[in-house]
Parts: sequence; structure tokens; C-alpha cells
Amino acid sequence: MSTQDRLIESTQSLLWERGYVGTSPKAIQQRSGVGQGSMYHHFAGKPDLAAAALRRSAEQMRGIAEADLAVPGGAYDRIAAYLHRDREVLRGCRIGRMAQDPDVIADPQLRAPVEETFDWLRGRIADLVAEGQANGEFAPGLHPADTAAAVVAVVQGGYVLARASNSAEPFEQAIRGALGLLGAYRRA
Amino acid sequence: MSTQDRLIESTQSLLWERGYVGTSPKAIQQRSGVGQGSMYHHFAGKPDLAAAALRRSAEQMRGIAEADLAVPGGAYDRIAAYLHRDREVLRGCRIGRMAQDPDVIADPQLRAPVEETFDWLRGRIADLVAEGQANGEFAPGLHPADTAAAVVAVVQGGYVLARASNSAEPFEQAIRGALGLLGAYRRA
DNA sequence: GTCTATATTCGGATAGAC
DNA sequence: GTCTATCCGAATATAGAC
Repeated sequence: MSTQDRLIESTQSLLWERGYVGTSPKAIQQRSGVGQGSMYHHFAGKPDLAAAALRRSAEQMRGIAEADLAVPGGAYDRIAAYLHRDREVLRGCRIGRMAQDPDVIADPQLRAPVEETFDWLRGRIADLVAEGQANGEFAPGLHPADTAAAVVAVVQGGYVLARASNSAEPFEQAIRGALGLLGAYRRA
Repeated sequence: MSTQDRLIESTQSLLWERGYVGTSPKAIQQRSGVGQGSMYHHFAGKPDLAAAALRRSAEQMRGIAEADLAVPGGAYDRIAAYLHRDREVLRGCRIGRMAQDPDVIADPQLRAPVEETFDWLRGRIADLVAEGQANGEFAPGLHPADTAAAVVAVVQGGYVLARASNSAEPFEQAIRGALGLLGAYRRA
């Protein structure tokens, strides 16, 4: 693996664990085994490296979500597959976590991958809801974009509840709760 | 206002804006106008002061939520009142935000107020759902605890989506989506 | 490309005078 | 109770040799 790749991967994992404010260049160097001079040779500094790491995490998250949502079956089943994917709940979401960090939100380079990921995800799920409605799988009355936002929010909020209680249980409750509600719109 | 109170309030606002890792004793001193010696006289250090600030924020959040949930009306209306409360969405949730901070999660003194707040809130809403079901307002099939977790998660996740896109809109979509889903369980 | 040296400011305190 | 002085390591680099 290239030096750049090792730096990016180490930064990805540190951002996930500790956020942007909590991640230092020194910690990145130690985790990657790359020296200080090398790091500053390949990247202009912490923001530059973080931006590269976030772009890669965003790509990866999109790939994973798309795999769940493209599963064979109806709209409900595909949303359920996305919601029920096996997650390391207590680690939280590597993308959603960044939304809490003021330095990330304030820097367009850093916020862009976060925004784009959630825009894409909400759109993708909204399309699925609309499709389910068009083909009669869902009763009328569901608003695709609103429903999609709620589905994505349940996952992101589920992480918050899980970490708050140091247990995956509230996350799973929230998922079951959301699918229970969505299920009421399914036609026989 | 007492020196302690000024320290606590300044810490509350800084924790809300910048999180635990991002909040320094010096910043607290500057915002509160309290000198270094004073700060360390009244509090043992940053963790001690943060714990006091979080306990106070938890109390306040609970008071605000209880006011919404105790509004006159049925279960649906009271949940809707909670969800539709006027929020400064882009600031995020002062309690939920802390769940992302590894140093908060790792310290029982700091995590306790966060955990207790969400435990209480989920329980309070679950009771409301159960009540609505007992008196026939909701169709059978709603699981109170799961539904409550989903409701709370939508709010917390809504904050994440809003901050990611630097707009309150996704938050409002998620709220509308959740209420749309819950509405399907209402009896005429 | 990588290494070591150096620099500046901040973080998070402790000590002791007033 | 509050103030100033002091401390030590971390954060985030820059400079220049190899």
C-alpha cells in the first residue's frame, strides 16, 4: 500500500473514532507509521488530509448503502435490508459523526463529502419509496422525500442513542420502530 | 449570578458549540470572565466542570421536553407537539451531541446525564404511545418502546442531517416523515 | 521522499502570594 | 476567593539536511 494510502486509511479510522478536533497529525503519523516529513510532503496539512479521508469514507459508505438498497425484492424489503444491515453500532457512523464537528461544518472542503453522502442517500431512498407507491406496494399518502429523511434520520439518531447508553439496544429498537411504522403502509 | 453559575453556563454553551474535546479551560475562563485561579478554586478541573454543566443541560432539556409532552390533547398530538417544537436546528442537540465524543462516552460521570436523559425521554414517549393504544387512539400493532426509540432517533438524526447540509430542511422533512408514518396508526 | 531539528501557541494544570 | 507565575507536554506546523 502506498504511503498516501496508509495516511488516508489511518486518518479515516482516527476521524471515525475521535472526530476532526480530536485527531492530531502526530496520531496519524503514529497509526500509519509514516514520518512527519513524509506526511507533510504528501499532504499540505491536517485539513487537506482529512478532506481526502472523508472523500474516501463517503465513497465507501455510498457503496455499502447501495449494495443494501439494490437487493432483490420490493421497496419495503430493500429499505428493511438497509436498516437491518449488520453494523458496529457503538462505533457510530463515520460520516454522520462529522456533522457534529464545528470545524468540519465550517470548512466547505470537509463538509462537502458529508452533505453529498446524505443528499444521495435520501434521494436514493425517496426514489425507492416513490417506486413502491407507483407500483402499488405502498398505500397512497406516503411522502417520498419526507419518509426517506425519516428513515435516514432514524439510523443516525439510533447511533446517538446507542452510544449514549453504551448499548446497541436503542438502535435496534429504533429500527424496529421505524419498520413497524412503515409496515402500516404496505398493501397485502 | 454566582461565579459557579457563570462557569457552568459558559461551559454549557461551549460544550454545545464545540463538544468536550473542543472546549478548553481557557475558553471557559474567557467566556465566563472568571480568572484561572477562580475556576480551579470552584472546580477540580475540566471534567468536573463539564459534569456539572452536563447535569444542568440534562435537567433543562428534560424540563423543555416534558412541557411539550404534557400539552393537552391525545398521544399523537402530544408527540407532534414535541416533534414540532421550535428548535435552533443547526445548533444541534446539546445532549445528543455529547454522545459522539469519545472522552464523554468513556467517563461515567460525563456519560450518565446523557444516558439518563435519553432513557427518560424514550420511556416518557413509550408511555404516551401505550396510553394512546390503551384508549383506542392508536390501532393495535404499535410497539411502544420501539416506536418511542424511533421518534427520539428521528429528532437526533434530523439534527445530523441538518448540520450536514447546513439547512434546517432535512430536519423538518424527517419530522414530517415520522409524523406521516405515525399518523397511519391513528383511528378515525 | 524521508528524516531530524526547531518554533509557536495551546491545553490543562499546580503553586503560592494577596 | 482571586490573581499571577510557572510548568510540561501536545498541536501543528516550517526549515533544511540527506
